[in-house]
Amino acid sequence: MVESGIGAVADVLADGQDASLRVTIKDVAAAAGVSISTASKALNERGRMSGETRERIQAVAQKMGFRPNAMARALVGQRSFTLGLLTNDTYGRFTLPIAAGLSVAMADRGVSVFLCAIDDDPERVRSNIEAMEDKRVDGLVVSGKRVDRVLPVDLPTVHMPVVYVNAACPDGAIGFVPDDEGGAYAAVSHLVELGRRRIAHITGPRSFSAVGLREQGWERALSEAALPCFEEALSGEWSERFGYEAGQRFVTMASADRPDAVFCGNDQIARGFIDALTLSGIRVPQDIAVVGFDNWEIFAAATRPPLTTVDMALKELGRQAGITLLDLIDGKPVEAGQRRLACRLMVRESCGASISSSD
Amino acid sequence: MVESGIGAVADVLADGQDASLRVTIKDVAAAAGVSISTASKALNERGRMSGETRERIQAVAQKMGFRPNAMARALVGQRSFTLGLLTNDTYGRFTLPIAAGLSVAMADRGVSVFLCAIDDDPERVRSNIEAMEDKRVDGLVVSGKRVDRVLPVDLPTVHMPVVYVNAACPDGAIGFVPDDEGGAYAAVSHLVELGRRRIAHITGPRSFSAVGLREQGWERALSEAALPCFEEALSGEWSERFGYEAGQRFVTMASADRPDAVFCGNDQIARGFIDALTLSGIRVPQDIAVVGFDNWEIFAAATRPPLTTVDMALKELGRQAGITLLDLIDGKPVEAGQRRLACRLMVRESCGASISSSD
DNA sequence: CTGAAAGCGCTTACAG
DNA sequence: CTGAAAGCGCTTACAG
Repeated sequence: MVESGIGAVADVLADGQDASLRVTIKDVAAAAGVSISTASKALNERGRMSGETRERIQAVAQKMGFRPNAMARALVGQRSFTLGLLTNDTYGRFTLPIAAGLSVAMADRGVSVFLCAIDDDPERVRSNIEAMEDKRVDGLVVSGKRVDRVLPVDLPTVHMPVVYVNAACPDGAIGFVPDDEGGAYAAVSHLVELGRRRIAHITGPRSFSAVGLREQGWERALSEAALPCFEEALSGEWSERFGYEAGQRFVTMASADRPDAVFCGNDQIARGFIDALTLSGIRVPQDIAVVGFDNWEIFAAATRPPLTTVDMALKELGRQAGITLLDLIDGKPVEAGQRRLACRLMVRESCGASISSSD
Repeated sequence: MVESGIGAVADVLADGQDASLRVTIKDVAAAAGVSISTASKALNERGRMSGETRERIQAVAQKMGFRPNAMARALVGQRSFTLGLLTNDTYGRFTLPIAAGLSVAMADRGVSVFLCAIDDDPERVRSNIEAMEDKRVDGLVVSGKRVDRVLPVDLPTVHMPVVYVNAACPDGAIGFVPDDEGGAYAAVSHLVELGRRRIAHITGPRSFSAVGLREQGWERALSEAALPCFEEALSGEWSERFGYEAGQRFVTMASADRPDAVFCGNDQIARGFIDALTLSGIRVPQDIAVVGFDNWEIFAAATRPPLTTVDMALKELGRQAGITLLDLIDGKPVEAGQRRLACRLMVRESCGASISSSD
């Protein structure tokens, strides 16, 4: 470790304003010449009192920079206005947008969220959940990297409401996942509308439920258009490499036998696939149109040409999960089950849509 | 929004264990037949008392599933064992590893971290900081997407210790950034050791301080080896596109005039650069060795051939920042200034090192 | 060795 | 309309 900026011990607290010197409601009450309970009522807009005193007390509090201690409040109110977010996706594709969507929506409602990064070590999961219980969070959102895998979380013992996002949702629980089937349907329908007729599908491992759902969306769009599937869906890894290999396979076909469009199960596959075509002089989208899935910007925008793809609205997923969790905490009735939130087709260039028709 | 799993209202609380029925220290004391203060002392291993009663009380607490209310504890202890993480990088390249490293290290020490996702809207920043003050976090880590940009955080008014990560560090404050110069030096030295002599540099916009530092590392490694710089560093966008264009430029050179190695300012540039070479039949690493910067797995591992690159040890950065913040909170003296944490060279194939020599 | 009291910073009935 | 009292769940001196 290299050090720079040698010298003085850090001056961490400005103006000599020590955290322990923070102004309390007692200070406000004294300064305003009223009792603590009156101050409390004035500040919280409850009880009846002359508007004049209420305003005076509020002005004093404002001037003194009074900020109520949320922990003291929580202690009496039996409500901490905090949430825990448990996630085992430190890889980051899904967690960050979900966490950001959740965090922002919650911040707007005065609730803060604890981030608990857990690898798949059950011991760590256990201790993180205990920490959340000790801190008396009002609820938990559990987020994963696969829609069909549960986290190693022993839920029956958890004393608070839980909502699942992008993870398997146990019976009787509440979960939010992207609508894979609907997103795939939208993508393929878009290709059909653009006049493509021989639409293939290249996707990830069959062990992922998302693979099955996206395949169903592909089939539904084709059958509604009375088009046949172009061969069976090609299943492999979720990787550029697999997309590349799949592309090479099409390259060797007689051009008349080739598909005129390919719906890829994710953006990485689409990227590898397009690279393979480009290397062999097959033009995208002119010869073969391509649509991906994920809208992982860093891939989708960098692909040559830029990739049309399905956006899973992950921020919205996090937002909805948080709002629903708040409802649960408030005791509102919430129906059990898994919600599938709509995806959005992000039209760029690889599908062959002209700018003007890209609704 | 599609709904599935219709029916019963969610059964969110198992075993009828309501949060409000949680066992308190009063319950434990009663069950053990001692006073609350005795129970407290027994549980906290302080004061003197017979080992027998201490163990009995602990056993009772254990059996009842007693978990002390952290908020009550915080209220008296003037210490919440919580931290706030403020970040404006929702794009996610840097935040997630940093957050994960921080969160895990803190969890091991019993402290939990609030995630505050802020776009660059100053109003949101303000309200998030207020929320952290209200919640009485013990300290703040401020994390950004650029080492040379400060967040729009009005720090003089913050009542607690702050540490900066991957963001500009104001005078007198404490910050952690990756050692860009050292990482670049390691990368280029590695190329030199592998026998490369004409080593070029393609990098991002000069407005980034990281660009200047990485360039200095390149120059130092070359000058120590008594090698000249291969032309001036080529500066452009942090994008695949720019890397690709730079690659095309080298392609048109007479092969004798070309560099035999290129150090790229980030992995995206390296990726685009390699793609351009490959398309023109120039072999990597045989003809031109390539090293990147970032170790963004999703690029580095998918590049053909897999990319040798500099890892910035972001998790470690988050971990160190957290530990230092804890020291600050504990009142330990901490030197002001910015720390540059060592980077680590991740050797794959694009540099031409044989597996065995990839230390 | 053990317990009664005070207090952390707030809110909420309940009397005046 | 206002304030004294009790209490949220703990810990920490301070007496016994």
